Amino acid sequence: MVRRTKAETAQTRQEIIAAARRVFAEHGVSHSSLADIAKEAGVTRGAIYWHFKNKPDLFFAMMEQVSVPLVHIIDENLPVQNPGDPLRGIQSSMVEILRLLREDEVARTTFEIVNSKCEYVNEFSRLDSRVTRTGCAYIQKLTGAYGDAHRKGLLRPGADPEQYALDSYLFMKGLINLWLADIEGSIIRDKAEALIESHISMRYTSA
Amino acid sequence: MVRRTKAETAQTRQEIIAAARRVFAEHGVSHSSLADIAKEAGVTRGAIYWHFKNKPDLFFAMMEQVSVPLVHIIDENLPVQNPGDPLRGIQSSMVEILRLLREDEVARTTFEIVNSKCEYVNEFSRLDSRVTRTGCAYIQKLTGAYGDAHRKGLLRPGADPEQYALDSYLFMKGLINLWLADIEGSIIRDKAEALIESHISMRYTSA
DNA sequence: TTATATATACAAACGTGAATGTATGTATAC
DNA sequence: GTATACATACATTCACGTTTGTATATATAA
Repeated sequence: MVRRTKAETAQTRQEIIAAARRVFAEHGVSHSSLADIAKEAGVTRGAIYWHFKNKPDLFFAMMEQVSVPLVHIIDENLPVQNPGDPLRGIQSSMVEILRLLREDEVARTTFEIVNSKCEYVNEFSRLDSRVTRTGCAYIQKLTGAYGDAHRKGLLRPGADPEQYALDSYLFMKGLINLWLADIEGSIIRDKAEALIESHISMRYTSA
Repeated sequence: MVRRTKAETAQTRQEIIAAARRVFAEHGVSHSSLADIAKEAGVTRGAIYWHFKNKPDLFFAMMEQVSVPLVHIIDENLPVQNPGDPLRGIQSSMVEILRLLREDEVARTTFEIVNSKCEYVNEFSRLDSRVTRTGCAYIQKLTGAYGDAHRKGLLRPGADPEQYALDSYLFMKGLINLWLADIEGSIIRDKAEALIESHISMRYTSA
């Protein structure tokens, strides 16, 4: 059976991407052969080479599906939420990112792969600049929110919005990493929200 | 020439490890063949297979050399330094870790490999628990120092030493990651120390 | 509307290089 | 003399990219 309808073709492509994600997550990107992925997807390598140029091409197609919701979460929470208290907007952006990891298996698996199942070399170095760029955008938005909070007199005296933003970014970066690695859930998975609360309240001018 | 003296044998082993570190850092662990490493070290694969069982074995031998100085730095700074002000001890432990990354090329390269040039799958999953264990020890020591600071009345009211410790650990984890990825130095390499200062002073009871 | 040509969406087979592990050879320190 | 510290040679497997085959969806013409 060949030459499916357009809808079936699109579905085949999706199944290949989904299979790649599962195989990448289990064996790592460079230890996953296209034959493994094809078998998982129930097709042959011919189908993969029809839809994608090679493994890096398939990898980046897989990545493409998850960068959008993350940016969406940040933009939804940081500026609009709690116009009176930007710090709570920052906090909710953090909580929502964790919720995404918890509830969206595709997003979580993709983060796991990016985080510890792929090597940033050769063609995959491009991924590095992608992640960096997304990170810088988050820092910018955090800086804006902290600047707002500063003007409203919410922050401790002597606070520098840009340094606070970087501190929060690094905190979040570390939190995501540890959350993903913490399979048992023993270290921080149940304490994560309290940790965020603590991280934010530290910034208020003393009550 | 074969059957060198014991000193020469030990040196050969060291050169293989050093070569592996350079090749791993450039091409990633799984894209580095033992032939590449042998060529870089000026030996043949025979020498590698004599000293090491296989690639994972060589990898963990390479890792072994750098875990010691990191733990040393933490133990040196956290408890003893500034007995009157534990917060400054925490701060100096952070600064010293960054100094290690800056000045010790072996340590820096190893961190780079662990951070973004290897995949945590199959045999290499063991590395994960190693890193986690070291991290947990750091958290414990940070908790102790923050508890000390709390008893001395240095912390903000309502501060929880364990949460502060986790916050600092995540901050440091993120900072190391970004510091290593920040090759241009444009993002945080020159702001790192100021960032640490900001991170610490945030914790003091309001001045 | 139907017949036909063509591009599509794969499956299957092929050839190649690379990496691995092992087996063997060998000169030398002890 | 013998175990050591490698170099060399060998066999095998694996993954990749390409080529070829082919059934069918779809466009086009009549």
